[in-house]
Amino acid sequence: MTVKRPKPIRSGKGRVDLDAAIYAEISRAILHGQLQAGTKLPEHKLAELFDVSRERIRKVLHRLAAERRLEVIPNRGTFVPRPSGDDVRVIYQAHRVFEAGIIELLVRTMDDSIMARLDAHLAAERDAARRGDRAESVRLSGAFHLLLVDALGNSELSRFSRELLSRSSVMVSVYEPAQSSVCAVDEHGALVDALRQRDLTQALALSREHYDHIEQRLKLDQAVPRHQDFAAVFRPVAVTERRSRSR
Amino acid sequence: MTVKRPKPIRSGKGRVDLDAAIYAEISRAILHGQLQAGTKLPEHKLAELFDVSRERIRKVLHRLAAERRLEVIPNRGTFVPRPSGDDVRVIYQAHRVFEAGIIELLVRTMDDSIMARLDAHLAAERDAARRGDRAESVRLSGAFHLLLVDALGNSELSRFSRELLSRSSVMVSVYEPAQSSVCAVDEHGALVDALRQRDLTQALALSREHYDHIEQRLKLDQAVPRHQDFAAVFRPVAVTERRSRSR
DNA sequence: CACATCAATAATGTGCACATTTATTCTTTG
DNA sequence: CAAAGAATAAATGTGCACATTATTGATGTG
Repeated sequence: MTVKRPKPIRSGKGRVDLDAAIYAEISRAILHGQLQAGTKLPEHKLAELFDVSRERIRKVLHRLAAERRLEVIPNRGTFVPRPSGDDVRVIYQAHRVFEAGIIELLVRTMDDSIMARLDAHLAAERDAARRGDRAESVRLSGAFHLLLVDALGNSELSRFSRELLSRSSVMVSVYEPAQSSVCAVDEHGALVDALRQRDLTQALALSREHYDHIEQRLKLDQAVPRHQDFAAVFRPVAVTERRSRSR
Repeated sequence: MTVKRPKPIRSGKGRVDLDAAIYAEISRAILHGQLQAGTKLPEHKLAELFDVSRERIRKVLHRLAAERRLEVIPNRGTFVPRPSGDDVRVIYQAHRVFEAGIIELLVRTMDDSIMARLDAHLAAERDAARRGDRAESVRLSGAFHLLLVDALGNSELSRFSRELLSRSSVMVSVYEPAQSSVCAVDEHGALVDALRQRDLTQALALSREHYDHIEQRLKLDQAVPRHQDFAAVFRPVAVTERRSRSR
């Protein structure tokens, strides 16, 4: 009955957005390859960074772990997964199988509006490549495959595609040599051409070979992951309210 | 040396298994269609049922929600999802797209050992159908599609396949009339035949039509979900230790 | 000096108390 | 009597204290 605690901040509604914002921020950092594989994400440090309680961070980290974006080792902590050679094989095979299914449907159901979006995206990719903007090229290269699946308008397929892309992004940042481009724009262009002609066999082959190329390149050099100061890669989350700083 | 820790009573290792056991038990109940759509799963009741703390239940429920197996409505509770007609469309399209990709790879990489397992499974399905064991038929029918994806030996693909199956299981238990069989064994047999002959076009068509049939049948009758006493469907989880009953 | 042991420290895991929100019942009033 | 509102009850959300486990560093021993 007696109030022991100083008055807590009210309005529990903003908290949901807070969870989502932190989740999105960490996801973004992983997807953009800003978090090196093997990096530990200590709950206390993250709580301080985002200025929230540790339990809130815990919840987000465990959710990311359930989606295989992070790895929780009991009593040890949460880490950015350090993909093994076998992980690379599994993820890229999943990419190939998955995109094969997408292409099989796209070839049958595609319309002009989808093709227009793909063409526009190819133009953006070529532009980034011409400017030599590697970060943007990497981002657009992944976005190309998301564009394919999003064209189907199926939230389940889009969600799984994003999980896969999130995992392969870490692999790229680990293994990929810095100077090479991730996805050759030409290969994306050829795939779009095959789709336009509704050539299933050709489109399947191109997609398969495309992922083969990426996987092959990854396995060429085995970079050694270093330790990392992760604090610099996170951007402040936009929240309506902050946690009280009572200590 | 003085004993600093007076009570090394419980090992922390059992807790992980406990989480997994509860997670598996709720997952099983959903997959087997024992939990009616719309059923609320109150944290306090579940905690009492499994004889664990409420926070432990919360963690499991939120994990299941992250996988879309359950639905958490903030400040309201956790529910077995009540799929809309649009959800049915999305899930079964995902099934079709996904299995198309699997088939495209299976046709190229399948070997005798895989075919033998598929044949054995078909025999089991026919046997269950002959015996009129509907529950077993439903279970085997779902297991058939898992067998296809598991044949690829890819954990990512298997995981996603199970998530999809979990969601469609709820839909079947909601919409499906009790007397009809879920998957015609004949359709599974025809698909296996096409795989054996490595006939990609035929296998793709059969798989697609198969899911079309299931989805079509679901939409025929719109059953009204009733409330349910969920306690009866859970089996006790096998744990090495129980929580103290101090009250 | 290498190595094992053990204390000290830091990080993760968990139950609990309490706040907050939602649902229900009861009361009041036009 | 019905409907609105207030009081009550019940369920979910959250921060915190403390237990447990891992890591680090110190220390002694062969």
